[in-house]
Amino acid sequence: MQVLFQEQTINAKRKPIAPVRKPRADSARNRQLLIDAAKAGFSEFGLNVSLEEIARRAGVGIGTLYRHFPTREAVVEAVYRREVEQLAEVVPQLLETSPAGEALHKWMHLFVDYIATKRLIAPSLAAAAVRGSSLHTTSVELITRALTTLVKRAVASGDVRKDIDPSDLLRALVGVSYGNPDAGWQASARRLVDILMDGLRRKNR
Amino acid sequence: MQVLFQEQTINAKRKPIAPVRKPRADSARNRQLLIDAAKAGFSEFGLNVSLEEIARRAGVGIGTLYRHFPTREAVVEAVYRREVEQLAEVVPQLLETSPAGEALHKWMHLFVDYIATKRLIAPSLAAAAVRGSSLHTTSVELITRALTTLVKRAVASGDVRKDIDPSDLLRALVGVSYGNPDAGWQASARRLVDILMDGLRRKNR
DNA sequence: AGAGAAGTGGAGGGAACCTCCGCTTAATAT
DNA sequence: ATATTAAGCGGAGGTTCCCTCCACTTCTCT
Repeated sequence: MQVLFQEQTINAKRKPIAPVRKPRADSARNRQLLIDAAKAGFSEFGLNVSLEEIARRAGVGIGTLYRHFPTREAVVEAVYRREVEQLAEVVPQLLETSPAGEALHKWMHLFVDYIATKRLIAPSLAAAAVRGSSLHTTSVELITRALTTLVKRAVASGDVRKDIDPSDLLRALVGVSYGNPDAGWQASARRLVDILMDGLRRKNR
Repeated sequence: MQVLFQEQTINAKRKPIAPVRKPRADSARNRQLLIDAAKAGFSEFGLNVSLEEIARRAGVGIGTLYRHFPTREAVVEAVYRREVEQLAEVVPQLLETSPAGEALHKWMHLFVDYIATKRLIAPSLAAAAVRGSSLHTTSVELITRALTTLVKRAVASGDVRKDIDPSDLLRALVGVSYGNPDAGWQASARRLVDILMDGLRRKNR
């Protein structure tokens, strides 16, 4: 299979042949079923739901789950990637309707609110941050890119100090969005974002 | 047993009799052995070490482990409580040798460095923060108290804005100290602490 | 319609969890 | 000293979950 794929890639440079076989319909369907079931399972039982439970809910065999997602983390990633994508998509819109600094500020709040709603994302991000998991490779990149765009614009427009690294800031945001499910943690996160923003607005001395 | 204890408590109000039997020596010793073994196990295999492995290392039966620590989280808590205590103990010393604002700033860096060394604490804090675990009741209180002392002093001396809530700040610190084990994440955390401190120094407008 | 690649399901071996209870040992009473 | 007894110990074993493996089914393409 690997070899086939390589040949295919090489061929692709010559003639734009249909690269590989179209993925099977049932495969795609099961994948979606699994992601849905996983999302439900996570919110009901927490991150440690039995994978077999997820498969059961999706109405597929455990083997199917493992083929689609070789590890538990792969499941988590698949679930929350969708959520993340939405967050990435809002950026252009923000930049059109607000000055760069404000757009950044707003997006930071969105980030907090978003995590507030989807309690799911924070634990996954945390677990991924701790060990150098594969979660970073894709999903975090998406958010980082979104945030980078916003930061660059804000720096360019002079709204924000120059020496800020977007991935630094992302870390801070993840942290700020942490909190026990106490009532009020969300308010706390919002205040922290404001303080962070104050720090950011200090021009490079 | 429960009844006996109750009687004992009631009696204690009348005459200060030696309340209960002295805790057994082997129990205390095994507890320490378990904590040591757990610490070693965690740093070697991560947070998911088999509890049986820990018991094995400590040279006690698995039953003993479970009597001392009914859940995995209890083990983690016991391990990192000791670490936290050290962080709490350094506060008075800092306040003696530095102006309040600077003491706060230094401690925040200590916090980061500390977590950098003991990768152990962050995941536990995270897991605990996510669900309303009992981890908070004790250990986090200790750090919060330490941080509260520092913040109060810094506010009183005018080094720092008034509207900062120490537990907000703690959240930020935890977050800031997050990061994959990439080289350089620690530097990133230090930069973020500085930015946060800039934000804090803005007097209440 | 037929070939065969791609995907499926679930049995099963192994690992980890956690409980339960008969035995051991340390702390007190005599 | 010795007896008493509650506290603590250990680990067998039932249960759950993990994950692999492969005979079978289903879909795609010709």
